[in-house]
Amino acid sequence: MSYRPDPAASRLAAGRTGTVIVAVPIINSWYFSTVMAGAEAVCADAGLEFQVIGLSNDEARNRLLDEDRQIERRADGLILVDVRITPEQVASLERRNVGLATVGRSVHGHPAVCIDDEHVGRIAAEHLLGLGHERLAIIGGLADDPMNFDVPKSRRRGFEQELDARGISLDPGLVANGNFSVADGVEAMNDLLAHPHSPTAVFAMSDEMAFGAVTAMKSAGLNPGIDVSIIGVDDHEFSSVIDLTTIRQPVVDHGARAARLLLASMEAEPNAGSATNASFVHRPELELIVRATTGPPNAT
Amino acid sequence: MSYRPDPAASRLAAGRTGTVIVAVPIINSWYFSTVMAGAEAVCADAGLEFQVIGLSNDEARNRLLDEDRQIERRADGLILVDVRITPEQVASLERRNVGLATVGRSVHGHPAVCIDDEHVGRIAAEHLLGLGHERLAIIGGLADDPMNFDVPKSRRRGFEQELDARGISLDPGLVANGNFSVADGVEAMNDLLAHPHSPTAVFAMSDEMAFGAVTAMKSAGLNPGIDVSIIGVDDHEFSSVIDLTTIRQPVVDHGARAARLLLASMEAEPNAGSATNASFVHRPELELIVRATTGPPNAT
DNA sequence: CTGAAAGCGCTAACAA
DNA sequence: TTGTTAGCGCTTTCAG
Repeated sequence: MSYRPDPAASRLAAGRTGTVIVAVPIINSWYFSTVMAGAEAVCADAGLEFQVIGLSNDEARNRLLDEDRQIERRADGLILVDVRITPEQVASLERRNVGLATVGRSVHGHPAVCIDDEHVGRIAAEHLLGLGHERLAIIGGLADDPMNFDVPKSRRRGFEQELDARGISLDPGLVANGNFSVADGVEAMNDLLAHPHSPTAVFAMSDEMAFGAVTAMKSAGLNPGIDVSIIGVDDHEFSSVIDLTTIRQPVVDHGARAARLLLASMEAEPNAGSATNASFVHRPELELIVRATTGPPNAT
Repeated sequence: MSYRPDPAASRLAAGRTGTVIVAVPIINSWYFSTVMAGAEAVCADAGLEFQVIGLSNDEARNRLLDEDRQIERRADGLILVDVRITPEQVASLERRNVGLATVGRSVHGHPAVCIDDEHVGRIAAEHLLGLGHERLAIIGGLADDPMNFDVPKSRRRGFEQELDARGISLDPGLVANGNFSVADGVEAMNDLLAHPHSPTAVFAMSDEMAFGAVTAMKSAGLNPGIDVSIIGVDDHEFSSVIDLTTIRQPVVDHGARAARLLLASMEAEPNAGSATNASFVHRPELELIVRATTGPPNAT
């Protein structure tokens, strides 16, 4: 007959919760909500409850991970998306047998899905250099960093590596801050345009910042891809609409993959103590999508 | 000392779960993820677990609400965002003592947060008519409707009411479909521009569709706010960037308010049987934000 | 291999 | 009032 176990009773008796928690810095942001969507679908398929926690700052993160919070009694597994975690906190989770998977950051001994951010930078640089640009700028630098986000550092490193390889140097004055929002992109681009020797090509570390930058360029009467080239990262839905050249990453898949890896790892070590299995990092494919906002430098 | 009850044990013993579920049609969409963020913050403050379920179609919705699923054992309350629910399903939830609050749709006997969509249409019409436009179009019509979304119908009704009041009629050929995405906005605007007698002003039912429409206009060499006016709805973060005139609705607040109403109603009737309290609908404020994409008709 | 029984850690009802 | 106890409905272990 149609018998369904009571989740509360089975939790109590079995000590397992049948729940996965995903923690993101900001719930209503394109990237994070897209990762969440991917993870939720996988959890729903697996019959697991899917909880979301917004961690706007380090304090909230520590509260979640704090042993007093007893996350092990609320969830079997945790997916951290761009959330920093200390080795002590990782060890604590292991001790408490809470599965862990991460997105955008890797933790030794646990599955991670993260793109190669240096490679992102290299792809961008390679594309722009290949078009003949020599005066390059970056949007998405080292602004206020509440979450210790190190994606920007890696992308910049890759970008500079590629420049170095061709004997071109990056003017530090052409690295504009930006916290990955559209508004930041506008501001950053305005700063770059105000530079005495403004760039012919710009690498924006996210499409959203690129949108802002494109807007700023247009306000300044500049034609993206002709007067100034710009490349973003993500392949946001809106990118194709404004014909933005970008580096696509499969974001829904990040979430889905992390969830699948988490489930597999939880199945594999139902009651292991310390980290026995090796760290395995999954690197989603990156794809350069060339559209209209990049082109050869304008012969001025 | 630092004693913390085991949620599973307390659930089992008390029959309450300390969990709220929010169900949305699409997790990774601007509107829904923004509502979620508001609701999550309130639930986190109240010490409640916050679960998210994506309901991409009616079947998934029915599965969630199906008595077999025993949602009453998984959550104390449910927030439905633009999710249709039948009276039988409402009655079933009441019988099972699951709290219910809705966003974007109202259910008799339960708290709801929903803007007055006819009013949205009226504000848009009033603004455009006030500028002197007479040839008006709508983007966001009656396209495929997997979720029985009736927001578009109400907005259109309000829009037409206002037109009627001024003795102006809406050309049915100038009502373009659109499922609230950027891409749909592009397509819809292209259709409108292809019309033999194209509009001087357009009401897009969401900012995202308006973004697409603006893009299409620019591709056609038209200047928004000068050649053709366009007004959106939402006040999406990107709107200020492209200077889009829009009708702001406080979306984070929709979620926060719905969560607070849910919590209050759950507290009020811890074990009531049928719907005893009256239906109360909260109507968030709407605000016309006039920016650059609307202006008087071009004297051509 | 099948079936009974002993908790899991609470809450709520009850007795003192 | 305060302290005690009987379940809540499973899972798992242990005996048959």
